[in-house]
Amino acid sequence: MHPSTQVSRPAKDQPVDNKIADEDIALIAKALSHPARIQIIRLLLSKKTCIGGDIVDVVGLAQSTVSEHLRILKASGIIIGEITRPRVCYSLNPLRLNHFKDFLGLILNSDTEASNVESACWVSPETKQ
Amino acid sequence: MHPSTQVSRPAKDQPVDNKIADEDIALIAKALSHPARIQIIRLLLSKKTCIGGDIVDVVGLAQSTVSEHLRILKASGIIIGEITRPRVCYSLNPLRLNHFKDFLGLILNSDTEASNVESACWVSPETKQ
DNA sequence: ATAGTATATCGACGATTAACGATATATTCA
DNA sequence: TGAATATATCGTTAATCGTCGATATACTAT
Repeated sequence: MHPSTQVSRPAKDQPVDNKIADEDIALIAKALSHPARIQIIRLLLSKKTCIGGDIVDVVGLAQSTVSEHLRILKASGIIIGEITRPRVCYSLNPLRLNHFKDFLGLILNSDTEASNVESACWVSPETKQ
Repeated sequence: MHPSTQVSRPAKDQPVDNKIADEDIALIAKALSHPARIQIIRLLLSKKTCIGGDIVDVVGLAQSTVSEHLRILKASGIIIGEITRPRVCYSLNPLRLNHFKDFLGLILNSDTEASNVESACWVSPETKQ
């Protein structure tokens, strides 16, 4: 899946004005949808300073695989890579993730707090199919 | 991918106590990683009341496909389906999404605000490879 | 110029996903 | 009982993903 135009596109013909496009949200979510990538994000989070190939050691996958995960994270805009010497310096890009947070906030701040039982049918989390 | 044990597992042998496991985060993100599923969530968000097969009309995919997306969302714990008569009543489960929000908050509230330039190398969002 | 280091890309392969139509499973209503 | 309705499951197919080893690229230092 090398063509770097896989993750991160401007979205198609959604109601552009409305809000963050469904495609855009899905794209960010997709970038976050692999444990190794979450691990990388956590690493970048713990060491505020950017990381080089240490990521490979921590993640424990082949160098090429980690490089691919980094490519996906970069393509989605979640991380940024600045080249210096033979190394690349990675860091998080909170800007990009704010989109996502806005969307989640939308969901979580709606008054669906197990309170409006009258209009909706509710069941406790781990039940039913 | 019918076995309903695909999305939503208790996570393997991560530092259980520590925080939300990488796998868990990735699992929720995966459930959010498809435009149709975001669309469904938005629908559930707009009509506070639960929805039946109207979802099929709105999404515009085959009934079986939409059913599969609903299955994935249910499996991840993001939505809940309560059976009444021949219909199923769907609604959001903010509880589950809070995990995810916590994780995002972790990222976004770290003092990576384009300020600690000294230790990290930063580039403006849409740049470089 | 050559060797060394860090990262990216290529090609392959198996696993998973998304999508569909057809069919099965309930449950209500006549 | 039998038709109608709503949803889930099955079987299939094409596309995408995750992974690897091998190789290419680019820069440093000797």
